[in-house]
Amino acid sequence: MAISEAQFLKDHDVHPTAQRLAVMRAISASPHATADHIFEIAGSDLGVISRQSVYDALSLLVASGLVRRIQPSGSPALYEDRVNDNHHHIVCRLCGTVRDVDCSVGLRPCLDADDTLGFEIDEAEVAFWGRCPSCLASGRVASALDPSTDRRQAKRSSAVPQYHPDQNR
Amino acid sequence: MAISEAQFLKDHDVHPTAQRLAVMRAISASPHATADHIFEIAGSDLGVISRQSVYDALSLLVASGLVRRIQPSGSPALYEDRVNDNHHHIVCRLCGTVRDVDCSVGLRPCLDADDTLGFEIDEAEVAFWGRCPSCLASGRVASALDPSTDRRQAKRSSAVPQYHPDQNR
DNA sequence: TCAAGTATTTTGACTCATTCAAAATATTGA
DNA sequence: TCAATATTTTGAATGAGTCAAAATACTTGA
Repeated sequence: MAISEAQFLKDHDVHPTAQRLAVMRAISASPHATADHIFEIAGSDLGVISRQSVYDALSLLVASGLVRRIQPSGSPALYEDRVNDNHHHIVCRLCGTVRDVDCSVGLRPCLDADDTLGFEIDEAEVAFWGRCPSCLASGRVASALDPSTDRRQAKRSSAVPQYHPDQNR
Repeated sequence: MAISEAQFLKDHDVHPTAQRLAVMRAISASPHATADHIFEIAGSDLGVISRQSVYDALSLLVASGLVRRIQPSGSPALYEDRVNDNHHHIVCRLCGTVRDVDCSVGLRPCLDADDTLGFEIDEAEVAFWGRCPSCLASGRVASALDPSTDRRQAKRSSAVPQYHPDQNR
């Protein structure tokens, strides 16, 4: 590690308390962890920590820009310490695994939408969905993150859904 | 409307019950609505409907590919009937408004990541974050979707956070 | 037309992730 | 050392969604 965690937090105006450091360490040690997982890690690191302190530290770190919060559909929030490097995520629909992918070489694609509708855009978030190598290999099918795993089965028809064929909204 | 809702559902192997139709109608009438909002609309349309039926219909419609579920960080799931047209979303950090943006002309940018890490990717989801015209105009600052609105205030330092300056993970 | 089987909806309890509020503790500055 | 401030803990509460089982509505074959 290049600099001490404490110094790192100080440099960014975050008072480096034991709890915050433990949370920061947990995140670096285990990227894409849930708040709950971080609570476990920080707990065994520190001896004891309250869940609320974990949430407090997390939102402080996120607000200070030291940590990024991502929130894939169907999953609780995940935290990572890679910030400001414009990378994206691939999420496995079957097991929920999240991996980092760097953005296509040199491109910041789609980062400006054609028509921004008057919005002032400060961030573009890209998530890829699919199936990870190990799930592909083991031929897994069902999953919590996959809507088709619903208790009511859905057989997708081949036709392309088109409810508003005449409109161009 | 070009075709009847009932026919539309049938065409996609979804048995068109009153509840499902009402949910479908609510979604078309009010794009980017929450399940709760859809429950309201469908309820006043139908007279009465149970919350569970709304959830059931929603997941069936999503699983059948007739409806898309999007889930911006910090917001409950939103539903829309524009599917298969590769559009993206702009979300206002201040008021939560969601608008559609078409993807840059002819491009499906970033849709193939550089290195897919062995994943089989089936979807790319792009969300832009920023501030909408009306919030910009009214100079609003605080918000539920904005992490900096936390009870612990965070003054972002100007320096770029860099916790792993030496590593290239 | 009925009975049985299947599909769908309703009801109500429950879970999980997260937030709120207030009390307790620790830290800092005068 | 005391007061003021910052932080953490505790425990209750909330919102969004799921689960399971009972009730109702449909469909099909006799």
